[in-house]
Amino acid sequence: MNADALRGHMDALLLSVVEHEPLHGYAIIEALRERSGGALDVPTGTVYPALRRLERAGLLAGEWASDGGRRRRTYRLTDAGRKALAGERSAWRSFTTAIGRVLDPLR
Amino acid sequence: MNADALRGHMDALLLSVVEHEPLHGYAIIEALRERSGGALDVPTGTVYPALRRLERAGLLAGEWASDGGRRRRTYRLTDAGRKALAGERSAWRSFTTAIGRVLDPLR
DNA sequence: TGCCTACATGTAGACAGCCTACATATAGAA
DNA sequence: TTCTATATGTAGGCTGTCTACATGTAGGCA
Repeated sequence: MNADALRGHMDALLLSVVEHEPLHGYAIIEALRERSGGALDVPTGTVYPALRRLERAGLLAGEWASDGGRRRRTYRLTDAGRKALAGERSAWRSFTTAIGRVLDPLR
Repeated sequence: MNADALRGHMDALLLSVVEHEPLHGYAIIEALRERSGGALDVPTGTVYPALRRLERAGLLAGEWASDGGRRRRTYRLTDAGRKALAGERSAWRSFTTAIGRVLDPLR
């Protein structure tokens, strides 16, 4: 998976993966890998800053928790995040339609 | 159309649009707009440098021509470009499948 | 005890490519 | 003459993803 291809789609992925259950960063990375069938293996240096960015933007709400001695920051979708996710899904459909038409004009 | 979303997919678009007929930059921009149903309106500051980049990479071959007093640089797909385009199409399918699975896990 | 792996978060700096804004020039219509 | 469409190109900015590094806990195993 080319890194540049992810540009501009990371937000949608992150919001989507915490849609139904709050998750912490490490679990988000695993969820992305599993749900994509192994195609997405996003490095920590991408995910953690992106989560903070989405939190600053008010789309995610983060909270510290601890499991034994391990600290975790768990993120849940805010109402604004839920709206943003709907917009991202819509944008994704428009995007794939537009690119698809250029790459496969016969279909 | 968000600018970042195009990242890493521009090459596929440009190669695809000159697949069956050589075109010059300005015509490529129009072709992208038409074939995408108006969704793609790529600025000249994106296209011209990208075409030069693809030419340097050996995927496109450019040639100057003139229509009256107007100079045009017409690009055609090279053999390497044709192979690259096949790879880009394959990568696009993998990409959309992976992202799609994350965004719509039920389907 | 020491070592390794998995779990867990984070930062600094590099890199690449798309963008805005600007510059230049011809052709043709109003 | 002025405006729009045609046509190409550069300079510099922006930003998000990446690599590489730093830190620490938990638990298994020899």
